[in-house]
Amino acid sequence: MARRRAPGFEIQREQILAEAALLFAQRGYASTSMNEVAERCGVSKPALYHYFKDKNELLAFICEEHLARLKAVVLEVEALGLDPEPAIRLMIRRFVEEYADAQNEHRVLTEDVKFLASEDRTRVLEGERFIVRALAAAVARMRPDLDAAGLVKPLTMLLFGMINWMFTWFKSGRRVTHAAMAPIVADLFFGGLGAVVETAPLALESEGDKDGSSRCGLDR
Amino acid sequence: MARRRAPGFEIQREQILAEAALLFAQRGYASTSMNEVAERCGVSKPALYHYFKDKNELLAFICEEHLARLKAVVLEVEALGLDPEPAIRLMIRRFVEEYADAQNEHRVLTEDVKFLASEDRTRVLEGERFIVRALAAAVARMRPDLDAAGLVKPLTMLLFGMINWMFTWFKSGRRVTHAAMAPIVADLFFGGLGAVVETAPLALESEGDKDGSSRCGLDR
DNA sequence: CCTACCGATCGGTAGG
DNA sequence: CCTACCGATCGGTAGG
Repeated sequence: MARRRAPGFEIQREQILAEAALLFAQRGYASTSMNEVAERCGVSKPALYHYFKDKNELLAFICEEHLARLKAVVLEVEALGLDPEPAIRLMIRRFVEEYADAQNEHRVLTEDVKFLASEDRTRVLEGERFIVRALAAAVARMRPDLDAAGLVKPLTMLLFGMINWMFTWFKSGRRVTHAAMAPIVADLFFGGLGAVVETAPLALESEGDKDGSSRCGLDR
Repeated sequence: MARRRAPGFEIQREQILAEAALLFAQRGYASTSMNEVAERCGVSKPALYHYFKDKNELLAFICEEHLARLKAVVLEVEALGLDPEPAIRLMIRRFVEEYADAQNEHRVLTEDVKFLASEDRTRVLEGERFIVRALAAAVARMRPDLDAAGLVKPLTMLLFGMINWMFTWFKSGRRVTHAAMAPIVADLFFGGLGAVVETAPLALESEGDKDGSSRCGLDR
């Protein structure tokens, strides 16, 4: 019969994941050693291997738990049944809040995915695509004309560029800071959508595909 | 008297840098071995160390040559003496073209700067700040009201987010593809600027600093 | 003495 | 859960 897990097992796991995310974000996954992770967590290396079977599992948990929170945001906002623009504004705000609370995890997700074992990497990239599809669908509902022009996916990715890139330059600071950026991003995006539609179809006239699938992939 | 260098020396250096940039972009700097770089270039490892004194120098050259081209773009556009909006539009277009021609180098610059020796890293980050300052100055000239509200630097960084993030999702394809994205980014940015000014000062009213220096750093 | 390399191996350290 | 290790591979350099 399997023995019960110690009550602090899950808590210890989460603490280790947080410390590992910090180290991976600072030094990169490949150049962080399991010795460093163990030392930072105040546990022996064999103890570390008690909580996670190998270095890849550490990386996979960091990425997947962060991604699970982002997916939950999408599902919660969709459940409210808002119109497209307020729904997208709320998602932007919730994403920025989530990133602010998990800056290390976010950096690991964006920079270290390439080090994941291929099955884990596939699952993580599919999770990212789920989130992008949700945003893109809301943009398409709001502006069917842009959808018809094949511009929704590229524009959605530009929106992700703004918010994903924020945490490479934002000084880690007070929460109000991050909160203030969300409406600015949203205003820039919605204000800019009106200007895009006039010139873009001209620029793309030589392209044959309407859905833009040959122009951009939503994965890497 | 120093002997002349073999005529192919510089050509060989550039070929090695291009191959190293590809490997670093694909696998990350830390997990690419000098053996792999040498093998990919078809030279022995001692020969590789003949062209570059160590692994860090390889990384430093990749980053600094790419950055030098971006700085050259800034200086060339500034020399034209255009009005702010056409100047920024042209810079966006030239940046996108430059990124399209140097996708590996661009990815190395954005993801592997943390592995540079500290003196090299300092110089590279100063080069990045030069480019950001040039863009931000043009935005400020165009919209002094946004400058007074302390929003120019954050907005400039959102613009960089759009174009820097493009090459994490864009499928490597035909040149026309990248060229078509530049005016879309510019339209989204300029179209959005008008919408930002109305609501942002409200969102930031509790902040005390006018220049936004406590809110965002333009380095990492 | 120099350069432009080669085959072989150095001292240390990685993940496990 | 510890000390003590392993197979392998790391960045860099020896002699010729």
